[in-house]
Amino acid sequence: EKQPCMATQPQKPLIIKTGVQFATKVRLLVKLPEVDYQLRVKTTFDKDLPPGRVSRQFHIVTHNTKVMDIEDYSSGCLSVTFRHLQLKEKKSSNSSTKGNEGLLFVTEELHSLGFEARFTVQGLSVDLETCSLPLVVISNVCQLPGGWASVMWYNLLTDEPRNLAFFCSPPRACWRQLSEVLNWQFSSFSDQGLKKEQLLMLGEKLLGQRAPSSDSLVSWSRFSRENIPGKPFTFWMWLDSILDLIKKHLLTVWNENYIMGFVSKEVERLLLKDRESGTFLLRFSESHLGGITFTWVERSNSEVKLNSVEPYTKNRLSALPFADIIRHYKVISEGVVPENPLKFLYPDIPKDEAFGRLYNSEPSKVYPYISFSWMPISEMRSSPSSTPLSCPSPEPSMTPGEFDMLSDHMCFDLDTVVHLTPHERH
Amino acid sequence: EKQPCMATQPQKPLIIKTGVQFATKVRLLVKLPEVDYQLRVKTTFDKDLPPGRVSRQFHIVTHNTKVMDIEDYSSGCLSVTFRHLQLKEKKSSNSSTKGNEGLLFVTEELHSLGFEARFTVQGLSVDLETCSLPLVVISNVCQLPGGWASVMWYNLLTDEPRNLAFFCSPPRACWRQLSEVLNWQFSSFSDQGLKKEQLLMLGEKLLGQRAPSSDSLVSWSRFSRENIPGKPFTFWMWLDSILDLIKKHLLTVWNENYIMGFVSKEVERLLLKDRESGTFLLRFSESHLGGITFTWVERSNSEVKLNSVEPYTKNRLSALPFADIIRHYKVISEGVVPENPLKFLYPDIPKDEAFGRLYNSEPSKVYPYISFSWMPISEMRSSPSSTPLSCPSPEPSMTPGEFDMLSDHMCFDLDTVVHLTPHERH
DNA sequence: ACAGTTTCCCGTAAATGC
DNA sequence: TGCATTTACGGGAAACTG
Repeated sequence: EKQPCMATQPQKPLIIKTGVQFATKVRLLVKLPEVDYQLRVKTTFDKDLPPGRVSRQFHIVTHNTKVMDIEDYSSGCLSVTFRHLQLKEKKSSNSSTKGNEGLLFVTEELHSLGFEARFTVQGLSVDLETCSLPLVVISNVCQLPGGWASVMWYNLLTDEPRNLAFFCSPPRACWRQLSEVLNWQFSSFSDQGLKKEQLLMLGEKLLGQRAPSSDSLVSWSRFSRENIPGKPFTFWMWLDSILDLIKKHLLTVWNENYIMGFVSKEVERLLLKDRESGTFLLRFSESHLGGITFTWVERSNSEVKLNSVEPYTKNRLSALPFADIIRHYKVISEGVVPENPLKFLYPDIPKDEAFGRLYNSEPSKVYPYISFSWMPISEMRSSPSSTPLSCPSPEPSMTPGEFDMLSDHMCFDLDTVVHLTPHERH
Repeated sequence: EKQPCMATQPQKPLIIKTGVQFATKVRLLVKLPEVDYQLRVKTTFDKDLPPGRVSRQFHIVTHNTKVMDIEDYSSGCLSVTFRHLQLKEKKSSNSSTKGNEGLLFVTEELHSLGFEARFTVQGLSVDLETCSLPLVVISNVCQLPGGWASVMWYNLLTDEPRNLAFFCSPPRACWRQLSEVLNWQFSSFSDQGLKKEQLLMLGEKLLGQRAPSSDSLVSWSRFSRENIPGKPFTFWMWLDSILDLIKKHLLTVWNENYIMGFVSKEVERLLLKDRESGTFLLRFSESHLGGITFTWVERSNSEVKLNSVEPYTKNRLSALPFADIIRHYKVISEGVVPENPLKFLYPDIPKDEAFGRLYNSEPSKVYPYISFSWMPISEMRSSPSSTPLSCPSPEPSMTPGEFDMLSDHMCFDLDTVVHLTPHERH
């Protein structure tokens, strides 16, 4: 006779990578009478799974039994923490056992850790048993975003502790709930969640309609299975790549709420077109994963033009932090003085006032060498009618007059020597 | 009775990393009479090693027996190739068995793979046995340079096939032999070995004397155990970091023989001081691992000044290839026009003539964005008498006599291409 | 405390499988 | 063949260990 008298706490990770250690903890819910024997708990993986439920089978390759300990002496509560557990796939050449084959992604396949123990009192054996919340098993970190999507969707849409078939027919989420979860993705690690305008843009992107209502339904497929129309990635892959970029390269700027980020090109145009020349905003690339760009408005005569720089990805941002790129960015046009076109952060904050505190001003002193840094530049032909991208040699010949002009504009404040520390990896 | 009738060829790798697959091949030297049974070969690791010889013990965690195959039907020659072999350390809590402890680095500890087979003809059993050349076992790629140093020293200084105690008292190398090996390190993967002037600089660095003779002796310790005076790395660590930099970021420039590379600051001054303003040369940093810098001469009035930029390491070179850095490098001084100070590659080759073919001229076309690139810049105060950050001269002073002496010695011939026997390293 | 060494594991690339 | 998934392992960092 089996009794669910133990509990697992949904320990991180809910996503387990094969070959990587994880830990979990089990606690005994009933208080046992004083016992003089050891209560040994055994961990199993996917033990009672009906056949054909999963396409892959795993087993625990590390020690999987451990004796319970008194966790809290006042209550006498027993618990055990398994550390250094590790999973490996069982290679079954027999593919007929693969039930989900072709139907689910591996990140949609739910598994579970089981825990069993038996204790004997006065000749009476009692079997205790419990299991974890559903788990996703991956083999490479590149599958993590997919795994998180599944965990999010599961937590959002069911209270069942163990519905391993959840992704066989995943329910839809209403936009009210989903937007709240998306907001958490940002507010959980930073000072800023998503503003309603940002959420609106995400909702439109996801639902493909102008104004999602609270009750609009988003399918799992739309969220994390099918690609965004015309793009080689799903909505969630795109959003997660941005979360990653923020965490690793944009945290300070994001925390200051300087990244509008999620804004469609239409809205961007509306916002900028009546603004002063040199007004710019920061938004994430919709066409590339994990990219951020700035768009500035340029007014000449009666004409209004918006320019966006090629998005910066993590590789480029590790050469120079984003705030410093904004600080020193120069546009070099034929016959025109190199100039930083970024003057006011939308709506009208002078650039240095906004970003001043975020600049890396410390020069690395590598005596006796002359210190070095990168100047972020773009080159444009001055005539917009010519091919904008057959970018000529980045060092066009200049007349002496142009040099003088350049000189005026590229005059750095030499008392505060700009110096950019090489960005730390990882 | 054991007979050495099998042979191993010293297969790559001579350095084995635990947990990483390697392969090896054994060939039977005697021609066996037609046999109708399988000849099974077993691979062992450090089997007959006298106790106390090594501080670490390893075992093969993968399949270690395999049946011999006919390699060449005309000769009937038998051979077997073991693939996917993998090593793991045996953790012996008993540290008394550790003989070399504290005496040798792990990269100086030599091991060997053994191979055994038994075949029976008409009731007569014959045991066959052989073993590999000495092997170095490492646990992380950061130990590879140390491993290569050991392999080089062993190959250079002994013909014994299996002297596992070699590093208990490693012999010295004479400079003539050693410089040839160093040359191979470069010529084996590139079009350029080391010129005699470059080797001279290395010899001086290694021997700490002005002019090493062919018979000067270099100790193993000097080569790969003790740090270069005042530096936190050994001679070989330094040189290997440069080899790595060339392979990954400088191959085209190195192949063109445009990197003088190994040139002391004293010689650098001699070479540049009488040259036209804007003449520059490329050399490797002596103070940082895996760095390259350029030094240019600047003449104003009667004053000659040499400037060196902070060395570029692999991280920076992955933002922009070196040739493009040279192409676009700008110095920005107060009140002076930003200018590329690099005009002539020493002795007098116009920069673009030398590097033109190596420039990356293709702009990335990321419609509809404005393309972007890095401009490599340095900022200097215009007054050389101000703080050290301005532009100090990296060289110690020398007497005019010394300059002249060296000057005669040190003229690089940029037309001569030295070509030496390639020596495989991987 | 510390230096040498190993372990851990992300992230890219290649291999594998379906 | 193409795509999903796993394997391989370099490289940086943390953990380990005498």
